[in-house]
Amino acid sequence: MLDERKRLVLRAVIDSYIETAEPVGSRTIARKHDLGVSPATIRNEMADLEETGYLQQPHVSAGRIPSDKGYRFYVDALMEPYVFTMLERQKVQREISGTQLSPERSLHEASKLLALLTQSVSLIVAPSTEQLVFKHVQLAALDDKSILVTLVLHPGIVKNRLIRTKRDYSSEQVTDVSEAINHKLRGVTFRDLGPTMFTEVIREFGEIGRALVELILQGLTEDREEQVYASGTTNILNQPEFRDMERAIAILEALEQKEHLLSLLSTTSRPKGVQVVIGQENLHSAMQGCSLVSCTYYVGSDVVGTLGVIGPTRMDYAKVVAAVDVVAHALSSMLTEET
Amino acid sequence: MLDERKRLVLRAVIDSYIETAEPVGSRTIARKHDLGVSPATIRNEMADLEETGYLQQPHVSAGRIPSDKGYRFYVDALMEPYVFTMLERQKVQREISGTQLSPERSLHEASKLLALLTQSVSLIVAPSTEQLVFKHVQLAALDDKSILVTLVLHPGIVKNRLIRTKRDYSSEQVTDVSEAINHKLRGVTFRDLGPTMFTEVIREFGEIGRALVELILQGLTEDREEQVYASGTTNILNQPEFRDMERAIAILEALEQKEHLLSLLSTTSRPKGVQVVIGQENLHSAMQGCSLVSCTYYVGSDVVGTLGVIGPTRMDYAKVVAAVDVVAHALSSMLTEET
DNA sequence: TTTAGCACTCATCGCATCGGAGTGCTAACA
DNA sequence: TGTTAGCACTCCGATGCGATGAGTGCTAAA
Repeated sequence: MLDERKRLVLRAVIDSYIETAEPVGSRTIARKHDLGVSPATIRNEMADLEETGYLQQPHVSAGRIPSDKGYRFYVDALMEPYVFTMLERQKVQREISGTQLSPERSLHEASKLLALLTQSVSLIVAPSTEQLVFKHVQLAALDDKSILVTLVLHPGIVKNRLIRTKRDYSSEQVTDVSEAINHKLRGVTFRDLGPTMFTEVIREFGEIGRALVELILQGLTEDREEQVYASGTTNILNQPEFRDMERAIAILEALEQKEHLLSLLSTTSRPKGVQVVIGQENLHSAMQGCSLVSCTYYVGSDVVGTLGVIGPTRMDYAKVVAAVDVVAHALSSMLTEET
Repeated sequence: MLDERKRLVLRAVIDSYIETAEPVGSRTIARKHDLGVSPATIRNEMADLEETGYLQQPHVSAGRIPSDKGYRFYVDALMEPYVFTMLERQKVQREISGTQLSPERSLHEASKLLALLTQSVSLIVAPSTEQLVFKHVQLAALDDKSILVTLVLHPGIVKNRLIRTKRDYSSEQVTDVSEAINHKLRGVTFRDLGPTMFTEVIREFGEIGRALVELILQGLTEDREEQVYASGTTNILNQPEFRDMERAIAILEALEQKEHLLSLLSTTSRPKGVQVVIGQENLHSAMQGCSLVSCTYYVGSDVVGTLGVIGPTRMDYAKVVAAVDVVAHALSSMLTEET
């Protein structure tokens, strides 16, 4: 592996590059970080680091910039973790839990806050309906043509679907069945929903029961698009790497493809804790030169969604990782407390 | 006013500038639009047009570009209206009315479609709750702490609010009052809602009635932010006038301020038909060099919202005006049919 | 092993040059 | 009187070039 001094040099290079976005030379490092050796020595080390693939050179007479491999090592082993003060944490918590916001609004706020903290693009995937626990299920016949399905899911998320149907059952029937279904479903998640419920309801209410249960299922299938909140997309334009219009357009367009983002974030959602995907490692082609820092969030002890930050590979990983972590925690505890 | 030939020249200049985004010279016009006169004559006319303020010159040896006044005249009197074919209209109608979409989804689709048609930023202000007719009002007690308020408004728009309250009335009471209120409100708009209803409900149900009515009113006060749909924001970056990063950032940030957009669009909503606001005439400072084309849309014969397009002053007004008109009509008829 | 010195490489900047597009003016023309 | 050809003039933008300077790799000495 890398000896101590190489690590110091690598860290210095990356720290400096993250800060300035300029290729960094041996002289700069010798001056700023006091390693007690001369620029020439550092040059040698940097040449080695380049050979082993941690650094690279835009052109022969420029300084070095980190490679993806360099960033990887930096994130995994080198960087100095950023810690938010207790005060800042509390502030985040307060902003998100805010004054009686609906969970959806809270997600939105969280997303905006994360964008603000990181000066990057933040993404939040809303809790997937499938993983949430039913709190209340209700069908109501509005008139001869339409039935309103209302689902209230555990942390206070409300879903509706207004369904058109030539109704051939009475308003009272609908209410009754609704009541029964509500009792069956309360406290269950969609995923855990075995065929038992179906058969029970059908046994009790016959064809109507079946029809209405199917309406509820319809109410659950939701359009993927609305599940991603993105904030701070313009922040990315302030990054020097996107001064070039072509790239800026490419990435902004990629960010509008919410399905892409969704798949990006949901495939990442397996492991615990904050995850970092760097550069080419995984991302969409338009996201050349970007990294993704993501983390899952919870209701109780169940993973229900993912949030993350997208920025240039040259992002302040320490700070972004910390911010993602803090916001994920705040969001989780907000959703969890919200009984 | 302007004589015939001046009009022709002005139109030629603006048409050409809209197409190419380059200052246009006398030679170009003489060549492209066959006016039967020499460049020199056109030069004279253009000099006159500049003097009267319809054209301007970026610098002395460049061609002319239209001034705001020029655009104004062009829009009001000069441009050749663009007409969509019946087929295109029907396509728009189909896309919007689509397969059983909720009205909110339809608005979203409409917005995306408008952005696509105009290659600009499109905005849609969602129907303001106040103007819509109640179709169904419902309160439901979920548990000891929360009451769910559900409003269904005329074209099938559903609003919810989950309200936390230490409840001191029974589930049945809530349902009863809810039922009564529903009867009172059905077919009424929020605006027409006199104090009569209050007093009646209170007379009948006393304090509980009052409390619940107030919950409904709470359910109506909605956060402004979510009322604007914007689409195609990145389109604007393809316009040559926004090749400059500073301006691009400025306008994108302005477009993220949804409240601003809202005020922009709602103040415009008075007159009938398509409205065009050009350049400096009205817009936000970051919108220097932009125009807004907007139009109201309807449910039945009631104005319920506004939609519009923002683009550079050098936009294809004919096409944009036509597109806004078509989409507004399609949207209106979709919302109206949706009984 | 470290470091000072040095030759070498390139990107960047400023500057001058030049071509071309377009104008306004004048004078001739219908 | 209105139109047009001709022409001098302006000024943007592209091109080329040399100077500058940051940074390197290599070599030789400590």
